[in-house]
Amino acid sequence: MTENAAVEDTAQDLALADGDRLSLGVAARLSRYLQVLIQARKMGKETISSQELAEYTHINSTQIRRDLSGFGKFGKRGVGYRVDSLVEQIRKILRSVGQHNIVLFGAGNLGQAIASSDIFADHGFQIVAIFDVDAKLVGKRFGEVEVHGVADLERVVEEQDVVVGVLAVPSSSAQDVADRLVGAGVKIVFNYSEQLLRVPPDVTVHTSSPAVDLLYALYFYLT
Amino acid sequence: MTENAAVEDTAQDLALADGDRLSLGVAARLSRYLQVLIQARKMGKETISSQELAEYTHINSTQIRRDLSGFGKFGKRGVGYRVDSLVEQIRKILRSVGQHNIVLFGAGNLGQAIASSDIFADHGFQIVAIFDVDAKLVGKRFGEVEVHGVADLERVVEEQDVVVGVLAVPSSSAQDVADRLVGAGVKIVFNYSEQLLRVPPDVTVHTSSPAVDLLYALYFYLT
DNA sequence: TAGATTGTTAATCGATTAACAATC
DNA sequence: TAGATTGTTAATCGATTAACAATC
Repeated sequence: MTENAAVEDTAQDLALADGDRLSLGVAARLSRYLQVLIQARKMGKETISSQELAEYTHINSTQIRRDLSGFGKFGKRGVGYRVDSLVEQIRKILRSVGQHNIVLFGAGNLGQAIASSDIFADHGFQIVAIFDVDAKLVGKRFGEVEVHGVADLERVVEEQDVVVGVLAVPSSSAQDVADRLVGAGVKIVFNYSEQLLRVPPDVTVHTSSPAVDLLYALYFYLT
Repeated sequence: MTENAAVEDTAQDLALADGDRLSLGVAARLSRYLQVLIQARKMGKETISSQELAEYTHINSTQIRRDLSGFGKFGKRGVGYRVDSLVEQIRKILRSVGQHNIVLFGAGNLGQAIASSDIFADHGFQIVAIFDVDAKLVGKRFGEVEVHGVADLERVVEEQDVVVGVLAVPSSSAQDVADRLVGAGVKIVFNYSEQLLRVPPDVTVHTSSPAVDLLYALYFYLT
């Protein structure tokens, strides 16, 4: 009995423990399931099978069932998973229940496209302000959000408890803007430029790289 | 001798064989090294160590040296890797030497931002045409590229040997445009909308998902 | 020479997959 | 009942890491 219990206490089970972080891989995969689930919910889908999730995420269906069953019995045999409740469960696991305030820097074409879209709002990220150095843009609204002058940055970040800053500026000014965001207290920088950014160790940079994703896809097409 | 040879013929070595595909993981990591290297080259950097690459990619430095040494001895002990030659080596491995023609669908804010940036050109992807359903936009130029009417799509894809289509359109029209691209012969669809796309099995969809990347980064910030 | 960094080994850990009983 | 799909096992494979000799 005791022996069995010990043997069965695998890494999978450890993911359940409150004090433990998910592994990088599990967290990344859960995030992708969530993306598909939220979109499926929008389309009015009520249940989804691990096989369907596999088609959209390119993750093996056994892997998906395994990931999910590590946290509870969310599915119904012969039926699949309820989209609604699975969204909630994964949100709980990823601690992304509720809203997170973010700021957007850069109100050019890219900034406007981001502000006008649902891509962040659908996942619980609310853009509380756009910043731009161009005084002509200050006061304008894109989507629901107003463009502020750079002088407001520190105040907004503090008052609205902003942890994430999104950079939609040219490569040439990306480092300066990142420094400013970090100075204001932002801990996660999402970089849409190509610039390699230097930040303190307690700050995370994520650089968007569509061309890299394409290279990768192309390799498997060519071979 | 024979025994040793067999034992040493590991998965790592197999990556070298001409006929064999890279594993998904290796191809993904090589693509990321390439992204950093190209940017480092732009900044005038001549050599780079595995440690520096690790800082920018969040990939363990031993893993990087291991990945690279599987294909040859590219580095110099005590010095690092020459940025120039490593770019060329990885391009050879990923078979991304030379140019690839791509088309962009959608000339709104996002499409304009993409067309005006270097993000694709820097990695050897040339945007040969932008398409839009809005007749008022046809004939305009963004970056170096002209906006075409949708009627030209099939001809351009065939004449310019286009394999990749980038979708910068609203979710509501994404599936229709994807169908049209696939019909014209495109094999890789890069989807900037949130729409889940259905495509034939020989076509690959890659959906950009900044919010998912943020969720993931935020999880590790919160824990 | 002294310091730095690669290339490689060896050990561990997590991911992947097929298969199938359980059960809706 | 019959069909579908989960939850789980067991086996394999690839990723990860520390450590260090080789060598620039």
